[in-house]
Amino acid sequence: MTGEPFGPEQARTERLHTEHGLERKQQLLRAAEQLFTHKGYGATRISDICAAAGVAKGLFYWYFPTKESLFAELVRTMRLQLRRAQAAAMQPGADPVARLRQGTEASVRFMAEHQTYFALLHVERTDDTLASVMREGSDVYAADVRRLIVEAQQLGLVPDGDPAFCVVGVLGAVSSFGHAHRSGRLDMPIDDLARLVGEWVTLAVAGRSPLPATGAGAGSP
Amino acid sequence: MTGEPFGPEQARTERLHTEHGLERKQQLLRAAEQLFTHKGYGATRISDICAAAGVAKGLFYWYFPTKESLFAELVRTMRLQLRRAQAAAMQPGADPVARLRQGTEASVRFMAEHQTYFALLHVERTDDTLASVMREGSDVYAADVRRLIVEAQQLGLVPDGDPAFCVVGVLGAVSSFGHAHRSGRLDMPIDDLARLVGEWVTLAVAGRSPLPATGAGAGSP
Amino acid sequence: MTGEPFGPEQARTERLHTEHGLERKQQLLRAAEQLFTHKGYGATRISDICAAAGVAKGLFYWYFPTKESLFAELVRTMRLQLRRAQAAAMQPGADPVARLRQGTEASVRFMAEHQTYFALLHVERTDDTLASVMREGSDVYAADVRRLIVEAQQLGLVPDGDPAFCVVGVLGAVSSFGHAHRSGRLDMPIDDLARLVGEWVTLAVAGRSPLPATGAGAGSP
Amino acid sequence: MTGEPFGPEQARTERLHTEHGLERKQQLLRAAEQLFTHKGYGATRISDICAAAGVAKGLFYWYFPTKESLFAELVRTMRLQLRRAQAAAMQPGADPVARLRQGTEASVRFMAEHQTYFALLHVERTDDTLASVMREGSDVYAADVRRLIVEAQQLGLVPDGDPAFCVVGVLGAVSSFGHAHRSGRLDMPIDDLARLVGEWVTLAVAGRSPLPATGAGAGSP
DNA sequence: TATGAATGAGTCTTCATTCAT
DNA sequence: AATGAATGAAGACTCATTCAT
Repeated sequence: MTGEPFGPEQARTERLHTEHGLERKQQLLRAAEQLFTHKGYGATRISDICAAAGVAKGLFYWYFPTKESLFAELVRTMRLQLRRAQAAAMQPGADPVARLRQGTEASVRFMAEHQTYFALLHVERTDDTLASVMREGSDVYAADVRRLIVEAQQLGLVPDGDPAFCVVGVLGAVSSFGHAHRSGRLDMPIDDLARLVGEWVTLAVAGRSPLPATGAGAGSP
Repeated sequence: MTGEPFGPEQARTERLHTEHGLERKQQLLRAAEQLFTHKGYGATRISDICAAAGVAKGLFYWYFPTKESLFAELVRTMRLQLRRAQAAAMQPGADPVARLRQGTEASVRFMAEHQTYFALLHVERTDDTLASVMREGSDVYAADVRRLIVEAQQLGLVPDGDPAFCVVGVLGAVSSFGHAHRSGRLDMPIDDLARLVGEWVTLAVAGRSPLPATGAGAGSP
Repeated sequence: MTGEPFGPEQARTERLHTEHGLERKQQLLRAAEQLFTHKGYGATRISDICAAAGVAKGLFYWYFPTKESLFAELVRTMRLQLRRAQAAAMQPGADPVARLRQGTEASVRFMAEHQTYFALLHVERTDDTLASVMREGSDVYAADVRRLIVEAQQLGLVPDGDPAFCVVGVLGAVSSFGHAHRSGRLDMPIDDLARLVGEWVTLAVAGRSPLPATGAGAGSP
Repeated sequence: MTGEPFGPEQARTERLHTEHGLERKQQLLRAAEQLFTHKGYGATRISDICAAAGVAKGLFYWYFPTKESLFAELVRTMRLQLRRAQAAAMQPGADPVARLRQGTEASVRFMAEHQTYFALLHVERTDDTLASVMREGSDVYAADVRRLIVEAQQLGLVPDGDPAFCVVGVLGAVSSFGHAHRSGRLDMPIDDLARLVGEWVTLAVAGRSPLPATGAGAGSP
């Protein structure tokens, strides 16, 4: 009458949440984001998350079947946001190298606002499930970068060679500078940092400074 | 043998180990190194370490007062080894930028042999104690790089600006490429990788390719 | 309709249910019956029952104050049904041993249709409350059997001795054969099974086969 | 050196326990046996078992990987003991029906001493793992009985027909009378009970009293 | 009546650490 | 030095029950 009582557990995976329920879920996600950033995934207790969100411990499991699943959802959400930010920053008509720089700057800025994402990528490899979720996250980014590099190589803007090297370089740069900025080792306005990382990446990838008239290496504003 | 200048650590009331005892301790350290690399610090159980070392669990505490202390000793040991490798690679008479490149190459090579060290630096931040131990590790490296950068700036080889930026870039590059190589995302002979990372760092730091006439490798124009 | 002589239970401050409400309650009882049979009392979650009945979890507590109370009501209901079936099967004028056989056959048949009842009696003894409810169930049956046995002893149809022994034998037989039939260990038409169990009980209680001339079936000489 | 450190988990399944360790394990098994009997498997908490055995909760997992595994070991142990008792009671030269009676008497006696075993067989069907372990237990008994029945049929001592019916009857009788005796519903010396159940079974299976000269049905001493 | 979100006590299990031998 | 049994503080997760709407 009201639909298969013994139905598949699929129904459980995607609970239909009301608006209020969605809000609650966001509270938990936000709390978890903060705690994961500061204490790491493994050291964050579910009770911590619930306490931070101001709800009882049992409620966690109304919204998430597992600690891991919350993590996965967090990664997926941030990945989407990051990609949206990158897409918005890249000028449609610009050449691939310029677009790479623009995307990189956007990534650094995104990171400054959502300091969690890259911290998540640094999370300990405790479990293959977690590892695969994280890989998923960075792989999408990597694929985007690779596409730009290959395109630029075809245009002669970047020397031939294994694009994987450049990909690692770009992601590593964004990640490292982001990490440093977050941890306070790099006291610098985010705008400056974003621009510098963009230059660093451009220079290292294409062998030329993105800003035509300046002969500046990294470190020069 | 035990006269190594560990400095302050020596002040600790260390157990006087016999030769055989030292050997046992090394077994434990080696086993822990492997396991930390593969499973991460948090996911590695003391019983795992002991099983891998072939000793009973209780014996662990004869050699180490705590799981953390083993970790700290591991980091300290590797730090010394890395530094020794870097020092050996840097030509005394060369200019700071060249020495930076040489040191970077040595670091990448070191990393390939002792795949643990940088993995350790990526360890989850569970505890302030662990965090400080790890910081200790990277701070020494960072200080060395900073010294070279400043020196190079004074010689006009590197544009002025906050050396911290370059420092982060160098460490980040070594760490990221090392991580990628370890995880198989970068299938490339270690010699090539080391040279490329050296170039990448030189280019990004000094704005010029270190190898004047060669058009070799990705990242070089 | 609700005028059934439940006796003392009625004294409970029972909610006045509308017709629709009664229907809902039945849905829950039926669902619980199925689940208790298949998974056992302890392993059946209230959410399971509600899902199977197609109602929200909260509604359960509108109809039942407690999980235990539903169980108790289930046992009480089935007990009444069983007793009615037994009464209908026993010929008023027949001798006690024949009536015992007739009642036994009816019990086996009842069990086949409502496979739950005896399963409930096998339920785990978690709580004194549950235990007493279940005892209540079997005690009524036991009392009926005892009455017949005593009557038969007075008529000389059954040798003297502690009737309790026979009572246990009869109930045990019904329960065991029912359990076996339910679990598929006894693949046999229910009519045959009922007759055989009736014979088995008669033979064991009275020392004689109830069906004089027939050599049919296992257990009959 | 000291043997495969990462060896298979087999090593864990069968820990080599010292004499003292074996004693501890027995303590836990005994405590669990008592508690399972009184409160049932599901309602018995591991902490209860440990408290009853006078050890810390964590120690449980040194001896058993799981609550289920303890249960399985318990069932297996008792099954062996029961079988040994049955074998000892059955005269080698006697006819199958006599041996069945002897085995039945031994079973009833065993049950009186180790009141747990049959209670375990009544345990709630929560999990397929448990169910299979229990089945294993009763299946061995059932197979033994079936063998005797078939043998007796071949000798013409028992009428032909599906032996399964008799098997269920025998096991059910032992179980039911045992349960009743344990719960105090059957106040009778164990020797009398054993003999009566033996007669009951013989009579019902073979259609004749085992004691030649007595025309007694059940209930007569 | 009906819903589904919310609660929190309770359960199994893990694991760093200690201890008797 | 070495063993392996023992400890107990947590932590993830479950589920009967309550509550606001």
